[in-house]
Amino acid sequence: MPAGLKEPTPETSALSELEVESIEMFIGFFKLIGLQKSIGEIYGLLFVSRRALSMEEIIDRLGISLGAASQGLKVLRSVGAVKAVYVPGDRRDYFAADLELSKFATAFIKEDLQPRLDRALQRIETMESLAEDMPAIDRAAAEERLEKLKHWLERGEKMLPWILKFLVN
Amino acid sequence: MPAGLKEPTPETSALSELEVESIEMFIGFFKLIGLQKSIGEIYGLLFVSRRALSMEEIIDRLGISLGAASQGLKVLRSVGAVKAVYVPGDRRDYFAADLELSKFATAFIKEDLQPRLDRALQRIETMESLAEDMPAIDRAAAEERLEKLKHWLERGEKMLPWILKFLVN
DNA sequence: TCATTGTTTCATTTTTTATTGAAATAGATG
DNA sequence: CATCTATTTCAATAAAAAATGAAACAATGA
Repeated sequence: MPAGLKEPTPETSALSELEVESIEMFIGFFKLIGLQKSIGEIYGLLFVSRRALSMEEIIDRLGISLGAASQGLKVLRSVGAVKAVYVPGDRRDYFAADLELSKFATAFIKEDLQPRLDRALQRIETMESLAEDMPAIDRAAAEERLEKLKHWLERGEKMLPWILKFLVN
Repeated sequence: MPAGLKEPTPETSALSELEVESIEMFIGFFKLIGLQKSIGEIYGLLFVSRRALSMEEIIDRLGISLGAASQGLKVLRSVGAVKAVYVPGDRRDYFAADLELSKFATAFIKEDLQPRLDRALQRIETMESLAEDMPAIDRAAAEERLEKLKHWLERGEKMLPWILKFLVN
């Protein structure tokens, strides 16, 4: 390919207002579920982009590092928030936001919330048996509290599937 | 009061297994809603404590600093998770866990989640008007995405009151 | 009022978490 | 298969968040 016809690497161009709004919004949402700023930035940019972007473009436009882009995209793909798009005749990968936004929430609930509730219920079992060896007066107090907590956690567990269904539509 | 009869400061005593389980569990939950380790520790300790504890006791048992204890208790009181208990004839404050655990979730939803959704919906309005100035083809793409996002956020907003009601019982 | 004890505040330090970028790896292409 | 280019990995660095503790403040009571 003659040098003159080489696909020009899109020069670093300032982010549009629209992009900035989108990026800021997603940074916020992603922080909420424990994902870092750079991941929010990437998704925010892709969300308002009409076409899929290469990693290089993402790096240039956002001014983030290679490592952050690679790792961020990996996470986003793993939760199904971004998909790789094949572009014929190009060796690079291109990435597009998956618009099924419920995926984040779903991934978060299934991978973070649900296991945490399960683990907590296990701990309560442990605590209940530990409480058995306590002096009667302490035991009664502990058991009452554990019972309350357990009840509340079970309530939470019952609610999750419902929330999931509601989110997915 | 003669020196010999002075209320002995409870010596730093190791945490029981029960206390450790409780503390670990609450550290986890509190992290989830963005509260720091020391806050989880304090609540975890108070949760399984039969009687109210003074700040000094909390500091000694957990081995945390004065500042962390003071600030942690402040936060816990502000969300209603801990209440101050009056002990006659003692100048110190004593603190007890409030067992209405739904308070955390409620505070989190009302103070973090709800405002964030509101803010996001505002941003979408902004983005929608920014999109109006775009070339037709870009505009159509942007509008479709914004519409989806808006729909999903509105769905979330509708769900929150329901969740609140369910949690509170 | 003044000394004493308990509590809060906040600048500094420590710890934790996220980002960077060079080196290793993978995967095309001629 | 040798050489590109794209991507991943990960040790080092930077940034952000949390904890510390001394000093300021408040409240009690002698």
